[in-house]
Amino acid sequence: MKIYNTLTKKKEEFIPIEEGKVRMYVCGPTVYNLIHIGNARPMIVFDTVRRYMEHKGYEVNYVSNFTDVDDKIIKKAIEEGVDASVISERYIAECRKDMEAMNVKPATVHPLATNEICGMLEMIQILIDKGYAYRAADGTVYFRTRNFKEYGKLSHKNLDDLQGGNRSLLVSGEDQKEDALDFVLWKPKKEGEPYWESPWCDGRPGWHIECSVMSKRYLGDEIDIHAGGEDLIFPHHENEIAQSEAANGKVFARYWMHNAFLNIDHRKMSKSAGNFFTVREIGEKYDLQVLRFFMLSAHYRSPLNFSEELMEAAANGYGRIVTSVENLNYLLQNASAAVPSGEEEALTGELDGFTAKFDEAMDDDFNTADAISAIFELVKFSNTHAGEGSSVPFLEALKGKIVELSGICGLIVEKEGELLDADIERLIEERQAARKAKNFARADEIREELSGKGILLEDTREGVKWKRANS
RNA sequence: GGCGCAGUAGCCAAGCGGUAAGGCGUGGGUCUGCAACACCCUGAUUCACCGGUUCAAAUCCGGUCUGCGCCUCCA
Repeated sequence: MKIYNTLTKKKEEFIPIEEGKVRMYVCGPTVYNLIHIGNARPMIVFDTVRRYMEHKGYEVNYVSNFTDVDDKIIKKAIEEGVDASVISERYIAECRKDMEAMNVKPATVHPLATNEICGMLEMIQILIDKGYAYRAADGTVYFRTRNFKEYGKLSHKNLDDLQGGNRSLLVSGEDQKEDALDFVLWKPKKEGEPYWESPWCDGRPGWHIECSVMSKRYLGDEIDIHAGGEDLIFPHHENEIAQSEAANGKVFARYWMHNAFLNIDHRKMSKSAGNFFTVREIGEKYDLQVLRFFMLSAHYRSPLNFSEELMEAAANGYGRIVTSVENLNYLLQNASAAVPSGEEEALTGELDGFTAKFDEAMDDDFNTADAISAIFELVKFSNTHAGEGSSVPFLEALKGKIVELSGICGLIVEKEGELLDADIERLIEERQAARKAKNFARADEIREELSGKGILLEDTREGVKWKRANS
């Protein structure tokens, strides 16, 4: 399995620190609002990475935080006149709902920054003791960036370029820093803000220290994979490396994975521009499995543009897979042959080829677009070869393979079986009788009526099938 | 100013040295009372442009044009 490593800018063979196990950390959202579809991309992408690794037999310890103390959360809390924890708890709950709807598995651990303050105080003290950090007059603690000689190794920047840029990194009130590149580890409280006591001042942690500490606590000093959106490369991940490696004296993460952005109208989504959608909004219009399918239809390191048209196309494509499974289920209900024919046995043998293509794509830096094409080829194979006379084992094999490969992508393609009301059953039967008597006017009338109730009918060669609209 | 990414059919998107996957859409056909589903056929002599390397290039090198990202909170 090869993974593109931002650190080396190359695809590298994945070799875990501990055989058979993966320690993975994914930077999670700051919870001050409903998550938007841009936030959803890393969730879906790295959940898929996790699922594939589990499919390959790895035991994955997957840690993803919720940043629950931050300026935006505090601002919102003040606006609503409630405690910051009210805001963060509310949006953590909402975020979990969205994740479930997108079929993103809960992490092994979802740590909260506010529960890890002790660890942060410890790490900051170690950094001060080692000369990597210092306390300024007002109690702010800064990281002494230039003391960490490998600073810039992830983002491939050198310190002088950063300073030589035409933008001043000096922000007002920060002239107490020894150097413009130094960043905050601990900052003093302001009136009305939540705070914790510390040896330096009452205050709260800087953003970057959280992830270093939570990663260390739940995964250890050295981890296999650290992942997040590409905008986190600098400065967030660069700073995490500086903090963790300076404090622990070990290489922090071996593989750094970053997903590209989800754009709208070829522009980055931004709250200020107003061009963003929440996952919740999209969920009102589409099954969120469609969003997941859409996200996986492009490589995770390529920018992906979002639009109504593209979602429609994704809905149709995803629907094709779902329909093929529905067809198999329908055939299965009526299949009688318990023993596969010789031809079916030969066909069943061909199924492994689809898995091979799928795995080959996923082994190559999680090429989900290519992996999905293997699923489509399998769907076509199934649609072509499954029919009325097919045996139960053959149909099961076909269905099992489609469900399995889709499942590795986290795509749910088999809907829960639903029962129809007796009334509706009766109408379907009445329509069949009408059709048989060539009373098509009455038949169409019934079809219209059912359509109004959200039940769509299809007359196949094998009989009448129904499905719910918008599913 | 510095660093970096991308340009493949109407749209989306793989391929990254050996002669263009897959999906959506379009048009035609088979099936069907009709519709839907499914299946078959339909699509790039060509991969932004110009040079170069090679027996061979969408794939490598150089240049041009265009779009985008990071350098500041940000997935």
